[in-house]
Amino acid sequence: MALSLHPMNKKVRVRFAPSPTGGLHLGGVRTVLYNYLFAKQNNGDFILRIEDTDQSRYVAGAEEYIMDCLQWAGLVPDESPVKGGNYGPYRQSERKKLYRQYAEQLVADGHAYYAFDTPEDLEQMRTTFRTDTNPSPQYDRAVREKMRNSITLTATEVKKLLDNGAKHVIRIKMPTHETVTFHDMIRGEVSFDTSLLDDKVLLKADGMPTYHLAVVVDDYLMEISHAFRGEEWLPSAPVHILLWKYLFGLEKMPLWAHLPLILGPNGKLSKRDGAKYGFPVFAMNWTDPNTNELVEGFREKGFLPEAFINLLALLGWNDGSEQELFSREELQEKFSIERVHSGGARFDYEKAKWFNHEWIKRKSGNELLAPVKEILQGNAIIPTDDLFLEKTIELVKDRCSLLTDFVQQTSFFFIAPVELDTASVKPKWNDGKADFFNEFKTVLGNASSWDAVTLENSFKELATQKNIKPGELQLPLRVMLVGGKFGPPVFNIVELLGKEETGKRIDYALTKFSI
RNA sequence: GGCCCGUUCGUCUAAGGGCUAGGACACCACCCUUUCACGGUGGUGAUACGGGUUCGAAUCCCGUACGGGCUACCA
Repeated sequence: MALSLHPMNKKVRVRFAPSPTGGLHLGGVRTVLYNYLFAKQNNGDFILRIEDTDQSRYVAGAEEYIMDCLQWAGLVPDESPVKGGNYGPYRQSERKKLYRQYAEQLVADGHAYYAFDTPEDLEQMRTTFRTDTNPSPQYDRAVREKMRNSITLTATEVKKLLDNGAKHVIRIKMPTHETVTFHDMIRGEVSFDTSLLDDKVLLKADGMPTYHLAVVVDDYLMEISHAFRGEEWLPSAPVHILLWKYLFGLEKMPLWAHLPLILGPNGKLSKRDGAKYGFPVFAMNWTDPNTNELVEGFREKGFLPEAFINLLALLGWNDGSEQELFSREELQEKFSIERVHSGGARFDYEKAKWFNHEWIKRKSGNELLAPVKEILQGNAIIPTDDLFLEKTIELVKDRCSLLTDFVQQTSFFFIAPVELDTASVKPKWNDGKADFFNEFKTVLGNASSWDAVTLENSFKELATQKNIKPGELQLPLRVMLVGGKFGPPVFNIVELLGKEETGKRIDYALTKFSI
């Protein structure tokens, strides 16, 4: 493909930077996926960096969880907090001391300033300046003249405060009237007027950087060439552009791509939507250790990683053809960031299940063996014979949209049904039919070969002899073996169940039907 | 409120100035199947609105409406 190479003219390096606040939602995984595909296409590096600059929001175990999710989805980074490269450390909390010097440099160059306002000062500022036409006043060029900072205070006052260790933050000083324009790989030219933007905090009072400073410094030091992130970051892009300009030069800035949002039924997809509408929103189950709240994951819901990747890739991208099913290799070959849409995409769970169904159908019984076995075991069904399990999977996979559907579709092969759907048999049941089944057992006992076709033939033969329509006997046989009106063709079931088990189930059912 | 992004069937989308606006999910009907599905065939269904530019506009421009995002010492 025609690749617009990074101005640094180095290898392509992309990164994903989740915050360990718990859970990894659809949008997050899609960002990783696009990063991953782009890196692989260009023989580049894919980096995982952890955004943990706000320790108060850190949730124990979230980092490991993210790694587990990426592992499952097959999107393992080349450099990550657990598998380091040459640009570590990768946790921002471990990089803390790096950021201050850049913030100080900005102050020295006149692009940023110290601000000594307390949270109460800020709160008061917001209430005094709040009006009907301005519901959320910003700390901007008009307001900064009225606050306690290195612009309003004298140099000696500022020095004294700093020497005394006064709590302070460093804010960017937004230029008065400048147009910031940059190129986005998905949306083209985007521009902002700086006079409408506020003086964002770059370095917090605890010495930690905000995302704005960290993302620029890290991307520079880690030589990131392309930066993909969600559209919700677009409004703060001008801050990052300005920082690049002041600190490292625009020519070294990565190429940006702001990905469209994944929408739920009401706006940006949230984890609440999952519980509300009954579909998973995280890659894997996530239980918040503080609240014990469980958010369902695609993996546990019964999705194959191939399907998950596939449906995610198509949520906001397509290759221009009518193809919808893509393997990882095909995605790697055909994906292009330029073809990603700029509009948000609403997530449709029905379509997601369709993708999974298609992938289940594509897979062989052998490929499905391990995941299905795991699910069955989770439901107290312990298959002992892999070959047998594989045959049952092969027989029923067309009727399963989710891996969890295999529980209902195969359990009767392993556990004889106790409760039978007698209601659908009894109304048409009679002694003639009971007689037929008793005799059919004998036929089975003498069967010369045990396969579905032969079994069906002898079944029909006997029915004709007895003057009963074979069709009227098939449903009862099914209920005898399966317990209800579902499952694959009944003689295939007989074949797999075997002579002895089939006989047993007929006997059991006859006692139920005649009551 | 301000700023930014967006707008093709209910949903995901194709069509980059020129066929009757194509496909998929969902829905409906029929076929297949004496179970439930799969599968097959067909059907309902869209260019937000108003102006321009052009021989010609879903496509380019402007405006309006609507939707979404951001507006924290969160990311």
